Amino acid sequence: MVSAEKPAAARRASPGAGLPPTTLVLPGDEPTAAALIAAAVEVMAVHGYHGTSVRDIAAAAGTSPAILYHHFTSKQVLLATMLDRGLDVLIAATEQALDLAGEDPADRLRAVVEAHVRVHLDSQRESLLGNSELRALDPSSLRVVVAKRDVQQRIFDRVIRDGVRREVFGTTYPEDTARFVTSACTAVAAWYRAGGPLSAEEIVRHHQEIALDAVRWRR
Amino acid sequence: MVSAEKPAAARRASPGAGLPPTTLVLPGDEPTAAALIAAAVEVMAVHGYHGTSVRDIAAAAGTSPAILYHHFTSKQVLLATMLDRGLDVLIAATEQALDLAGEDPADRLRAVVEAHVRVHLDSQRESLLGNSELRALDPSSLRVVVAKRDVQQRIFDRVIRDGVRREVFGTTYPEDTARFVTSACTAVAAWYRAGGPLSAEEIVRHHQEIALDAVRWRR
DNA sequence: CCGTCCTTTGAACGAACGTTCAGATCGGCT
DNA sequence: AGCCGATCTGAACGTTCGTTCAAAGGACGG
Repeated sequence: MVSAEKPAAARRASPGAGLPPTTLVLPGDEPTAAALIAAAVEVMAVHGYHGTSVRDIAAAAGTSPAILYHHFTSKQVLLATMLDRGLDVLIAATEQALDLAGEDPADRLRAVVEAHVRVHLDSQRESLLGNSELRALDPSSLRVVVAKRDVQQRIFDRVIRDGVRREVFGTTYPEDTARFVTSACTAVAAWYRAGGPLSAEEIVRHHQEIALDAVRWRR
Repeated sequence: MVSAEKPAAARRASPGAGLPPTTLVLPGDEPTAAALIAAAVEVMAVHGYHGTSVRDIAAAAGTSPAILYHHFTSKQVLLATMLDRGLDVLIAATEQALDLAGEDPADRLRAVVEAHVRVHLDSQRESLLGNSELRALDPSSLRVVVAKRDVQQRIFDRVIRDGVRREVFGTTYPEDTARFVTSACTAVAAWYRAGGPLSAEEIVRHHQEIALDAVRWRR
């Protein structure tokens, strides 16, 4: 061969080049698997699971479609991996925030609201995916993900119920208020746009304040 | 995607037989078009737009796939029709509730919360569809639907801002609180299950109470 | 420099997709 | 009865889907 053309593999950009990092990639992941996850987050968050083809993912990752099946057993498993890891990130962030918070129920509610909102702002695409594609999961993966989602919901339940028991919060319906608050905090991933009128900091603070009002915090 | 094994003889009986009614069907609709819409609501609410094939819709409606193209120019247009009508229903219910409410800001917030929650409970599948499949719309349909969504959001904005101006509500962030409340009220479509521990009436009342707390209603 | 193992590839598979179309069927008018 | 327009159908169109596979490429120890 006379031409200076590099072989196909080298002609390609390195896998995952140009993709933003994602919280769903773990340190142990092989580079190509990480690129596929990051690419799937990007594309699926926009077009959904069924609206995204394996070829779309591979193209966004800068690899070939077939390689997906070397790192994951199916497109379905790739989705399940992402959603599962996403909830691990959310729960870990929330539990860590609670560990750092003190005993005051208002501080504790502020902490979990901040963690929840911040994850949904910082990992907006991952969160959107996790909130809209549960229906695309196979039954056994769905069970796992729903269970983890319940864990997160129960953290809010516990914080609010605890505040009510200590008479710092006055809400009549602790469980409904907990769901009310988590729903609103989850929704930020659906409407937030970077560069909009509100900064992430403002959104976090406002949600903390409104959540405290919703539980009838006795200031 | 979705299996259907109805015998041909039963299919010919009457289109749409066995489907629950939907708010998205208008009086002027031809029966087969109505059956297609009702079927699409049922199947798409579960599997999403891209996860539902034209054959799935036709099977659920008890007709043949080709007939869809006699009543709608494409699967895309069928979706756009449903989402557009769904928002018309929501906005009409909310505006009518406001008309019936008096001058008291608390009553007016109760009214819009009740209307919004009730639509999302009574038309759960239609609402789920409307909240998750905006991304499947073509740009021009999306513009229309987003505009109507903004109309609904502005109704809440206006009610809450009005309450603040009259010093009946004390919230510091009227606009953020409005979004907080609508987000939580929209989310009921995602978690409500008929036959669960809460009746529709209870859910409506609790959401009214929590919303009033969130805006710092001065009782 | 060869052999080995892991990674990656292009090409191909059958199935399912949205859509089209010529013709069957039907109700209503003359 | 005979016709007509609207409604509906089965069969097919070309495309794209998720997935498989034999083989090539690359890194590396011997």
